[in-house]
Amino acid sequence: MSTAAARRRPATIHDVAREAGVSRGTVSRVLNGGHYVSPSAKAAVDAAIRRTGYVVNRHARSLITGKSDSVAFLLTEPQERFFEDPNFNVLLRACTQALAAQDIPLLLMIAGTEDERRRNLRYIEAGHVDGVLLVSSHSGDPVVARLHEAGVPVVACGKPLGQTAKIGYVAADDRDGARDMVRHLHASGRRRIATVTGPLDTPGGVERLAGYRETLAEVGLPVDETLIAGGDYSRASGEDAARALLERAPDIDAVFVASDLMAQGVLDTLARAGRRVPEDIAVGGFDDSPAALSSRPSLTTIRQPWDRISTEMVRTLLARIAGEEPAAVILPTELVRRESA
Amino acid sequence: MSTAAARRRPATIHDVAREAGVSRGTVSRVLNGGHYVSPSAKAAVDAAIRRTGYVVNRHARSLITGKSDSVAFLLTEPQERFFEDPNFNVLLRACTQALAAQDIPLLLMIAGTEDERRRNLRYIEAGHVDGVLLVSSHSGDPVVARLHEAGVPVVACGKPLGQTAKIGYVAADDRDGARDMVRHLHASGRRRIATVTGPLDTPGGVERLAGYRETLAEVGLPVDETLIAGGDYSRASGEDAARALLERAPDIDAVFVASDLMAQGVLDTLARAGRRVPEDIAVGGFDDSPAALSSRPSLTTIRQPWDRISTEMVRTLLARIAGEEPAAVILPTELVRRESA
DNA sequence: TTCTCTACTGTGAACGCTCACAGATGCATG
DNA sequence: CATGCATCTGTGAGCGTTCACAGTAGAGAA
Repeated sequence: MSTAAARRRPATIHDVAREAGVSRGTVSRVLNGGHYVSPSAKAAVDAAIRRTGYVVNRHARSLITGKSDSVAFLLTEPQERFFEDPNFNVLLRACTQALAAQDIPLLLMIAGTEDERRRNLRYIEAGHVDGVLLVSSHSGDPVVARLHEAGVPVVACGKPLGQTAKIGYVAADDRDGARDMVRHLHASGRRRIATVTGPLDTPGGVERLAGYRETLAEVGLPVDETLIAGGDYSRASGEDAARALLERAPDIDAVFVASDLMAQGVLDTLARAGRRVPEDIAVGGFDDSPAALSSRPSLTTIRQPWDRISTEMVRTLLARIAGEEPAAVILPTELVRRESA
Repeated sequence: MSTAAARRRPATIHDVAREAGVSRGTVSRVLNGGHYVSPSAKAAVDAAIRRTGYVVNRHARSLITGKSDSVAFLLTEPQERFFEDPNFNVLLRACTQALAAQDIPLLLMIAGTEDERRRNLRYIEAGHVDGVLLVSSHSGDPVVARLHEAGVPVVACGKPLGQTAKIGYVAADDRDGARDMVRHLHASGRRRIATVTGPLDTPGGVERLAGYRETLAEVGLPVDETLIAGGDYSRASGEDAARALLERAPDIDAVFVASDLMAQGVLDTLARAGRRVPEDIAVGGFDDSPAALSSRPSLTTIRQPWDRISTEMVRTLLARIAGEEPAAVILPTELVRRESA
C-alpha cells in the first residue's frame, strides 16, 4: 500500500448497530427487507449505514446462508466460435447487465480444454455459484449432465441436444425463422432454393434445416438433397459450401444460409464465380450480426432477439434458483430485409 | 430440488480431518502449501480429500483472510465499442484463462451508465475483489482515480490518459507500430502518405498519430496537416475520413488508418471513388482483427499481441496484489503484410 | 383484570475456515 | 544432562453475517 491510500478496515454490521443505537439483529433485518422493524429504528439504521459507508460482507453472508449470490456464465464452446461469433458479445453483455440490475455478479468461465472443464465443474459443484447460464451447443455435452446431476440450477442458451435430463433453456425460434426466410425467398419468385446448414449437432443447425425442409414442402417445391450443403458456421465453410452448390446445381437462384458469417463466405464465392446478388442468386442469412450490414450487398437476414434471450435466461435462472421447475422459452425471430434478397 | 438430485451437504475441513485422523490445522496447512507437515500426514490428508471430494469453501476462507481470490474485469467503455471491437473478445478470453490457471475467478463488470458505474465501484470498494483489470480508454476517467484512491490494485489496458495517479498498465507499442507501418508505406515508394487517426482522447489515437508524425520527419517527408483526418475507430468514421482526405488531397498515394475497422470504411470509400488498392492508393490498418483478413483486398496491418497483453495484465495485477509497485509494460507489435499495401 | 396476539428487539450460536499460540518430539550442541 | 532449535501437531479464538429463539411492550378481547 505504498503508492495508494491504505485500505481502511471497512465498517461492519456491528459498527452500524452501535452508530444507530440498535442491535445487530435489527440492522440485519433492515438489510433484508425491513420487516418487523419500527420506522424509527429503520431510519436510524439507514442513517448509520450512510454515515459509516457500510457495505455487507458477502462472504460472511454466504457462509451462513449457503448461497453465493453470484452466477456463472459458462462457455463450453471450442474457442474459435467465441471469437468469430458476434452474438456471444451481445449475449454476455446483456446477461451481465440483467444480473447487475439485481446486484448479482457474473463469473465468466471458459471451458475449452478438458482441464478447464474439470476445474470449472469443480468450482461450480462446490456450490460457489448459485446457478449457471450455459452456452454449449454440441450434442451430448457431458457438462450438462454433470451440472444437472449435481443439482445446480442451469439455464441453457438454445435447446440442449442429446440430453435425457430436463434442462431449462431459452432459444430463438430457429425453425420459424428459417421458415420466414425461405417463404420470403419463394415469395420473391425463387424456385431453386438451396441451403447451407449449420453444424448438425447444434440445435440451430438442426432446426433451421428443418424449417427449410418444411417450407419447401409447404409451398410445393421438391426437397432436392443436392441443394443442401453442410457448414460449421464459419466463413470459410460458407465459401466451400457455395462452391459445392454451384458445382452440383449451377441453376440455383437462391441460398438460405444458416448464419451471416457463412453467408459472407457464400457472397465471396458467388462474386468470384461471377454471379450477381441478388439479380442472379438471392442470399438470405441468419443472425443479423454486424457483418450483415457491412457486407456487400448487405444481407437480408433473420434477427435473433439476443437482448430478450439474455434477459429471459437471467429471469428463468433466478426463478429456477428460487425453486421453480425448469422451463423452455422460445422467442420469435424477425426477418430483416436488405439488399441480398 | 424436485427434478434434480438434491445437493448433498458438502464435506468440510472437519470431515477431512476426521477421515485422515489429523486435526483441522494440519489439513489447513496441507491446503496452503504443505509446510510443516510430515509426509505421512500429508499423504493421509490428500487421500481423505480425494475420498470425501472436499473443496475449500472460499467464503469461509475469504471471511478470515480478507481476500476474495477473485478479480474484476471492468469495462467502462461506451457500449458500442464492446460490440464492434473484436479485440475485446480476445482480451477477455485470454484474461479469463490466465486467471483460471491460478484458480482465480473473473467477475465481468460493465459500467456503461452512471448507475452501473456506481454499483460496480461500490462492489469493488467494499473489497469484494482483490484487484481490477481495467479497460477504459477515455481520458480522465473518474473510475481510475476512484479505484486508486480506494487502494484497490488496478492494471489498465493501455496507458490511462489524464491521470495524475500512478496506475500500472499494459499496452502494445502503438507508436512503434505506427512507425513500422509508415516506414513500410514509405519503403514501397509512397510519398503522399495520409493518416486517419483514432479518437485523440485515447492512448492508441494519440500514440499512433505521434508515430506517424515521427516517421515522416525521420524519412524527410513534410508533415502536411491536410493529410491528417480524425476518426473514432468506427467503420463509418473511416468512410467519412477517406472522403474528406480525397477532397482535400486528391493526390494521396497511401493512407495509414489507425484501426482495421476504419480501414474497412476507407476501402469502401476508395472503391466507390474508383481508386484501386493498392495500385493507386496503399492502405495500412491497425489491430489485425478478423476484419483485416476478410476485407477485399485483405489488409496489411499491425498486429497487437493481445494474448500477451492479457497474460501480462494478469501477471502484473497479481504482482500488484502481492504488494509490488505499479509497472508499465509495453509490448512489441508486428507488421502483417497482406494485399492492401 | 388477565389473556392473547402482533409488532418489535436483542442475544447466542452457528457457518467453515485461518491464524496465533502452545505443546510435543527428535536431534544436535553446550 | 540440560539447552536450544527445527519440525510437526492440535486447540481456541475470531472473521461478519444470519437465524432461531427468547423476551418486551402495547392493544384489544374475554
